[in-house]
Amino acid sequence: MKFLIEIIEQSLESAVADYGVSDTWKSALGPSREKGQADVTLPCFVIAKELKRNPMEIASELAEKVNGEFHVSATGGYLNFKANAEWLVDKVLKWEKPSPNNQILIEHTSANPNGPFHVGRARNAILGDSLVRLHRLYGNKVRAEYYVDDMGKQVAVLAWALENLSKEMVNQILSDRDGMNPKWEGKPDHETVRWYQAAQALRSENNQEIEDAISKLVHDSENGNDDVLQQFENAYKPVLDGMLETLSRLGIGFDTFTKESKFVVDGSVSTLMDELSSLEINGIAENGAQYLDLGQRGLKGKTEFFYRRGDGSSLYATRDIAYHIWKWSQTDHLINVLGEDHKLQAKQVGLTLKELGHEVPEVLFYAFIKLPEGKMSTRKGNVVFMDDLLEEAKFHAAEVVRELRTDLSEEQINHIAEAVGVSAVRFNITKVSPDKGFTFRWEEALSFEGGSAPFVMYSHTRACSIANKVGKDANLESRGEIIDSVYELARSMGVFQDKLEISVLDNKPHIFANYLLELATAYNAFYRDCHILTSDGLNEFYYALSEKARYMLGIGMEGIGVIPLEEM
RNA sequence: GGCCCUAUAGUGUAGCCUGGAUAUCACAGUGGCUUGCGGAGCCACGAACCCGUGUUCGAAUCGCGGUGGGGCCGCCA
Repeated sequence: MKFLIEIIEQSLESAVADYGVSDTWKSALGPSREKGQADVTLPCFVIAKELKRNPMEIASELAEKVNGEFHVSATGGYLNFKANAEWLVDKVLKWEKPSPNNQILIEHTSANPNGPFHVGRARNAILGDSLVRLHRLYGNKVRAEYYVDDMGKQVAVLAWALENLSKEMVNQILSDRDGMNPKWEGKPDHETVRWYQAAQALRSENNQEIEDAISKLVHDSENGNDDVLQQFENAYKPVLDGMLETLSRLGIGFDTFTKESKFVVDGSVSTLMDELSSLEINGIAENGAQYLDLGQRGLKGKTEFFYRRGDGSSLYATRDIAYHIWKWSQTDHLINVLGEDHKLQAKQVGLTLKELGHEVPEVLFYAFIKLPEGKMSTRKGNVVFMDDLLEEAKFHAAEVVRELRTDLSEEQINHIAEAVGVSAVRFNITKVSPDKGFTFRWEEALSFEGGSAPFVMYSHTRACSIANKVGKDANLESRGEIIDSVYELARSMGVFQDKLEISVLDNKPHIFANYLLELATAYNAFYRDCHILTSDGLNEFYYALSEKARYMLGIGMEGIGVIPLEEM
């Protein structure tokens, strides 16, 4: 509760000054560990140590000296502060979201356009989009960008397959695998990925002719051959469209798409390579390939970072550096969302950017989602497609809605089930800390109980229902008796800004997701204890709180892509 | 083999940087709550710091050594 800490610090300032100790106590003043006892706590051990006195005495003395819009108590060396109820409620009802309005570019997803999204790849998109949304909620100006990998081996394989394999051949090559879900017939990412998989199967048989053909395509594309790049685009574009359709269902969209080939075609890659070759840490291999010795800049392990092949062409990482230099020309602040397999690469790119005098982007790394039987692979085909998961989630949600709401039409049920399904899928991925891996389990992904999106959605819906019944705006100036559950709700609402800030500044959407569960819980208890509409009429104070909570729940849910419904 | 990430109740999660109170919150579990603004709810109760060791008055937090899980170590992307 930052606004509480501020006034406490002011008040403590003079009291502590009497002791003549250093300022280190300020960093110790923070959110209380014992939530039941206090909002903010100052452990007095540091001060006591400096004075060589008993911390319990210090705490008691300080408790006598400070005063403000809070209750203070000293227990066992701790100075505990609890916000004054009236003051806190006033703060909360008057809260408005601030607008730092920083320019920021977030690049996320950027998946190779060679097949449908599976749950593993989707973690990037869901985390990235949550970051985009949370930054916007925080008041920043965000541009969401997708880096289209329109060259290189993956696309080459796809383009080769589409050029050289008939549908019959593909079906035959993949005859030992599960067929395509008929539901996705005609959806280009699902259709086309089979060509990709068939080609990969053929390649695993060590067919030199195919390898040569693909290599030629790769090199032509890397040299900026227009015809080949066009052939690639024809191959991947429909796949990308199919992928974007899935993302759009998840509420994920982009402001700009930038093609990797752009930096080859416009010459910036070759300019970059010349620039790199003049650096003092540049090295040249026997066949003319060039690298930077990043060991001299502190990189451990493999220290040679190759950016130019023996034949003079660029590598993926080289183009990534050119891309980053361009990105820095577009924005003041940069965040990338990357899988943990890109850690080394990101380190190399970062060190190189630094060497060139550029800044290093912030990166949100995430661990992979695996299946109980092992990791997912588009190439091998052992994946859970996001399209399938969304369908299952919707189906499951519809069953629940149909049971609970016999008064609704199928059309309404369909609408609600879609929102619930999408929200639940997103929430279940968002609530987990990005740097922890997890195993995908159907029963968990489809669980709408517990700490899931529908729980939050339901609280919001209740608040909407009340607002509809009242039928007018709340008067946020209204005040009234503050009983326990009102106070607890106000405490929860009071940390909205703190939780948002932590999530945004530390790139941790899961913190905010977990917070929304708390806020919803607090609202539910308030809802039970504090009737807004009674036989005596409308309780204006409770209604004001309910409306502010509804507002916070609503914008909070949108901040992580959970859809706020008025009815469910 | 080397480097990096990770480990907190059945599950997810906070706290770790900057050592200090009975370790946060939520779900699941068990027991309770139907004349109630929507019961997808509410209340109560059990339940955790990976192991060892060192430093310290005091360690989830710091050091050292292990173990489990994940990732990387291509002139691939």
